[in-house]
Amino acid sequence: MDVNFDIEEFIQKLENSCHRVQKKTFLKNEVITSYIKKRNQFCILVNGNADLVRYDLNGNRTIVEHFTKNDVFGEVFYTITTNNELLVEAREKCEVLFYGYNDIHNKCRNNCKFHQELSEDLPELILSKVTDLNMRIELLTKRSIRDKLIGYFTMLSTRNLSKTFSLPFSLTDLADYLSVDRSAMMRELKLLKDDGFIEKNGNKITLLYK
Amino acid sequence: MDVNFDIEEFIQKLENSCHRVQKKTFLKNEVITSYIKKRNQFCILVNGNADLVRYDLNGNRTIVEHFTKNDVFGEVFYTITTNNELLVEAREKCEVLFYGYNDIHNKCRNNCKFHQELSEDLPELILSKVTDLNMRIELLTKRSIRDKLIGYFTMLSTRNLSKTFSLPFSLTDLADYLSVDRSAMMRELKLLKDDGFIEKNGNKITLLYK
DNA sequence: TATAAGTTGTTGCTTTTGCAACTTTTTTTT
DNA sequence: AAAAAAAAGTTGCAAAAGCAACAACTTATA
Repeated sequence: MDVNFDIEEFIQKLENSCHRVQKKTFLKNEVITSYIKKRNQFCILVNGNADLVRYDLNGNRTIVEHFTKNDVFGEVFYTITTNNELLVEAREKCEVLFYGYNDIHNKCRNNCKFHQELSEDLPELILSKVTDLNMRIELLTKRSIRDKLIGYFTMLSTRNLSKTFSLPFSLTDLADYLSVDRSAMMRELKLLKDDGFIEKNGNKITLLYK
Repeated sequence: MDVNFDIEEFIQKLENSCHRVQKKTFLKNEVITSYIKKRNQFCILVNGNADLVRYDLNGNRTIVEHFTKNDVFGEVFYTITTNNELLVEAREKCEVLFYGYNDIHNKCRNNCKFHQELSEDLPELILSKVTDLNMRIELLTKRSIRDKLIGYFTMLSTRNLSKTFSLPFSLTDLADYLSVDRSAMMRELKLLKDDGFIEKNGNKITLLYK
């Protein structure tokens, strides 16, 4: 993969291109979009942070993905098979760009000068989504709550280049992200502290293992 | 997404293009490739079926993905973060095409006539990977073995357009795919039969629920 | 075709996880 | 600043899942 891929540059190109774009602002807890109809929506989170959330029939809530600045999401990435509700919810004030995927991907009638560049960048963009999802799968296939927590913390630590980092969401949300019961997770978190694997101050975690 | 995307056509274009391609044959249980070095390998399974398998430090085996005819895989789709071994293993005799991702994606010096078309198809190809992975995540976030089994069976049923279908792998492998203990899965499978949700003859399953 | 290797099916027991309920603390809203 | 609403933290108990071990059966291999 081209390590030089720059999403900011991609957004710039999109804004300069002939594409119809809608920029909308959402307040905390507002629903940014729901994955129901097949509109092939393709969204970019310009600012803020948001979650893709699924509510199943048993009343369980799962945070399928967590989005921060410059993450992309939308129906294009999803084949809706079940009748579970899939919503993208703003966790704080968010600015979001909305595109139709086909508009970006299809050949441009005006042959606008950015279009060629855009379609060259598109594979890179989607590829980064694939690698993200693979990381998510690695986490979810861990067999115990302990391993999921350690796996997640290790990932955050690597990403932040530091043994200390803050959690991007509440512990309640973390449980929904790891797809486990909150109280069971709290218990395991306590055990991890007691066993000297981590330290915890508020939402700051420090890894004590090598 | 372009519903008309045709992987066979894509492979045809690849073979006609100026790309260097290696076609190799593997026997059952041979390792097709390992995701270790960053070679940006991009592979297409032309024939047979194979699994992407991860072996973790606790001795657990996880089938991360199951590939059949025309599926794509390779390191490009993966950022290797942990030191877990990631192997693609042939389940039966397999024919595999090997490409360097950059060769496909980068502009062609010869400006070969297929290159333009190829790079137009690439996003579609990667997008189908994304939707596959999202389905996988939906399965893994199910909270119980029962829900995972039902979710998986429902997917197979939908894909086969039939209430009856055969499992693409052994029950031992299915447990590794759903990331659960085999004996616990067998127990749940029995309960599903007893409760009248499914019928099972060999590796053929019939769904009895609506 | 005999032997080995692997898969399926089963069970008792242990450990982990989930559930429900409640208290305390923190954050948000009025 | 008070009230309300979330979030964090705990715990006892129940249910689910994991582990280990083994027998029966099927599929590969010598």
